[in-house]
Amino acid sequence: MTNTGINNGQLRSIVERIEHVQAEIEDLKSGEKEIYLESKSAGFDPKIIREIIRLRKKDPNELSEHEQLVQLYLEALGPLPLFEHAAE
Amino acid sequence: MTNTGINNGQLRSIVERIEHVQAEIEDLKSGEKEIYLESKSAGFDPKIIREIIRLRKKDPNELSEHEQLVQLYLEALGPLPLFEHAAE
Amino acid sequence: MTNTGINNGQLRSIVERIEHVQAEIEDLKSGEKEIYLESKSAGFDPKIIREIIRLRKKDPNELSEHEQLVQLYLEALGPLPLFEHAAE
Amino acid sequence: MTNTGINNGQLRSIVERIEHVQAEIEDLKSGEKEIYLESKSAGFDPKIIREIIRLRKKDPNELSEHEQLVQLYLEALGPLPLFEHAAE
DNA sequence: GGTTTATCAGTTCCTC
DNA sequence: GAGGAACTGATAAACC
Repeated sequence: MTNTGINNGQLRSIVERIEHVQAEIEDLKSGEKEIYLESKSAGFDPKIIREIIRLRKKDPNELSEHEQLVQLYLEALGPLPLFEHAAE
Repeated sequence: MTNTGINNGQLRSIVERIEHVQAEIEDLKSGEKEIYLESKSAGFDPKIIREIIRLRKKDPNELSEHEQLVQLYLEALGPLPLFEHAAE
Repeated sequence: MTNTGINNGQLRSIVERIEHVQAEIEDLKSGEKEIYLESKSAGFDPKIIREIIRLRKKDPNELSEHEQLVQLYLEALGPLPLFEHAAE
Repeated sequence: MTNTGINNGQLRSIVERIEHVQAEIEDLKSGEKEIYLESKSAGFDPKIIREIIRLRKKDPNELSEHEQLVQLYLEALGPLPLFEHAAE
């Protein structure tokens, strides 16, 4: 037997558990992909669907004090222009 | 009622199904993260664990192919020095 | 001489040119970091500064036909609620 | 005039200086990308080139340290099999 | 196949 | 200095 100073059983258990959960994740992703394909068949634009999902994830209530600070700085920079891409 | 020309029920169904499967994926990812934390508590290096997982996913053949190419390029660059940190 | 089938001089040239441009990038990043430190000394919040920079990068003119499609889908999903985090 | 309590000129200067250095960085990155494309045209594998660059950046000592740890873990998991794709 | 997008790992910075 | 958050860089995936 080779004693590596490592608890082999524990390591093996950890690795296998991670691999197992990753396999489950892969299955779910396959399912998700199928739904997108299905939506395409139904005449929807998957790209738009994706954006819908993304938008719905965002918390619309984002007027925190942080946002207020950002606003303050923006105002300090002047009303406009907000950006100057053409100015280079 | 606003008729948008879209089958609302079908769209809603699709969106909700996707969101549901995504929620499940998130749960599994949380579980995975916990296992990594647990491995850390047990004295393992999560970074190494990750690499182990990665290696086990790969086909050993393509692995060696890649390694051989790297070796070939390194040799073409000359035997040494491999790097020149002191040369700045 | 070891003939690897590789144009060594060309490979070396490519590698060194990339390393050179990367070194220049690193210098510039150092400069950027200094400006952030300076802004901190001047009493500004670097975190907010970063967000300002990010906002100014975005093109405010984002009302494309794409956005309109998204809007159409959102409307089809119903006026509200836009998202349902609590519904899980 | 709106007095926000912020030194507007100073803030503006900081923001513009950061944006300027970031623009320079972007230019250099574009140049780097071109070199990679060029290397591809010359028959080199950009992925391998990237790894070469990465290896040359690393201290060879810490590199072998890492490798040794990976090896130790792999051995602890048992001689073989390294992976079990067929076992599902 | 090639371009763009999204996910992911790695690094760094900041906080406690 | 340990943990967590933000940014960057790289891999993988999706659309054309």
